[in-house]
Amino acid sequence: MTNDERSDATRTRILDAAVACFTREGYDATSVSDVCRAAGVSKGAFYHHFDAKQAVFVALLEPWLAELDAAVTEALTRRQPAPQRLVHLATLVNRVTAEGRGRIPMFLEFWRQAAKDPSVWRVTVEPYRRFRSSFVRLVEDGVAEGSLRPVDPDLAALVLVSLGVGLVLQGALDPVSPAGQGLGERAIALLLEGITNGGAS
Amino acid sequence: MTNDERSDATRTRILDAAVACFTREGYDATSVSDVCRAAGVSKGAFYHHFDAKQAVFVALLEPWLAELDAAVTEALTRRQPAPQRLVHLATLVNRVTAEGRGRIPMFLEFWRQAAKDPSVWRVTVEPYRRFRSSFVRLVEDGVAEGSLRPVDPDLAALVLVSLGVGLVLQGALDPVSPAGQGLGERAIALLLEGITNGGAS
DNA sequence: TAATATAAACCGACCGGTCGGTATGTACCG
DNA sequence: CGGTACATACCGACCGGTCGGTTTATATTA
Repeated sequence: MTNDERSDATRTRILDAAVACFTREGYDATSVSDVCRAAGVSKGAFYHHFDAKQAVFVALLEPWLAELDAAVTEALTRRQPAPQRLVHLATLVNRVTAEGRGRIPMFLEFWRQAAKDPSVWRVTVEPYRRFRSSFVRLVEDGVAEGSLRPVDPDLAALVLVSLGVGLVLQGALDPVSPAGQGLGERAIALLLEGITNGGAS
Repeated sequence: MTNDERSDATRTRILDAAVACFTREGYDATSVSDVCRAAGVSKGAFYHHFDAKQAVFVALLEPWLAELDAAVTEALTRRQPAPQRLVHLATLVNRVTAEGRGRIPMFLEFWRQAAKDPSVWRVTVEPYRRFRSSFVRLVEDGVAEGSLRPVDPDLAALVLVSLGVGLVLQGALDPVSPAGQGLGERAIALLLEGITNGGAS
């Protein structure tokens, strides 16, 4: 094995071990030594690859956020009426809930720390801002094309994102929720149609 | 000052200092000594009033949750149609967002730890479960009385709570959201009416 | 009321242990 | 050989929690 291959391998082993530990114990509660032990790697190797404990977390967070961002923009640029695009976007909730099971609390914990560290703030809040403004545009599109009622786009976007965040969060923190198949789509359908009885039985 | 008054005073000073520290630094990051220093109290006094660091957190969390629970049951037992009760309930979002500004991330962080400690799990998740089942009953009522469409009560309740959680969370983590007055009511109105264009201009 | 006794509230030095991070040595690839 | 990848040993700081002792308020005497 070449040097570079070896290096990459240990790096990913550290990353994998870190996500496992952080998920199980939380960020603060896991020591660097824990990660090293789980990765089967020495502390020297750890600090050879990462400047600090926090750097591991950013390395973990960044690709995840990027993936999310890509999925959103993909769904947003589809040539469909706004409601359909929204429903399609709703499947994201399922994906994030499924693959992010235990990781979400961890990211939440990290988000908390972000308030202190500007470098982390950038990595977390900036994608979120883009995320929400994407929704604003989506709603504006829908209103313009007449597929959506003339609602306040900012408010609607906030509600949409809130719904998504809330669903993912509840799925992560209390998995006993009455989820079932296609939770995201069904939830968004409720929002699209409304729940008041407009006369129909 | 009597002994009891003195005791209560220091206890509340510890609690106040704790919420300040936890809010600013996070739970794990604040040491007991930090809290003591901020409260102007010795470590001995601290451990005289609380068994452990965690006990402070439960003491902080419990009344807050109880207050929330009381407000919910109050709104839920009103003799009104379900939609009105929902709108009234929506004002809770404003209250929680306002008075819980910096505290929510802290509670979130604690919720994360709750997964490990059963005693904490009870205090946090149990009220949440009650919370959600209250919503289920509310929706069932609405469907029964005909004010709400015959939607799945479990799903609707999940969506409602998600919306609330999401709104509060975003308000807390990124206060630059386009909130404005009566955000909760306006959000719930959107959900009640739906956002698709049903033919009306 | 003054003196005394007792209990509760409070203090702060201190403990074992762990933490994130560093300095130094070794093995191996190019 | 030169340098990169890793291992080991170690550092000072700090953690949550304990403990023996001191102050303060109350109960009981006389």
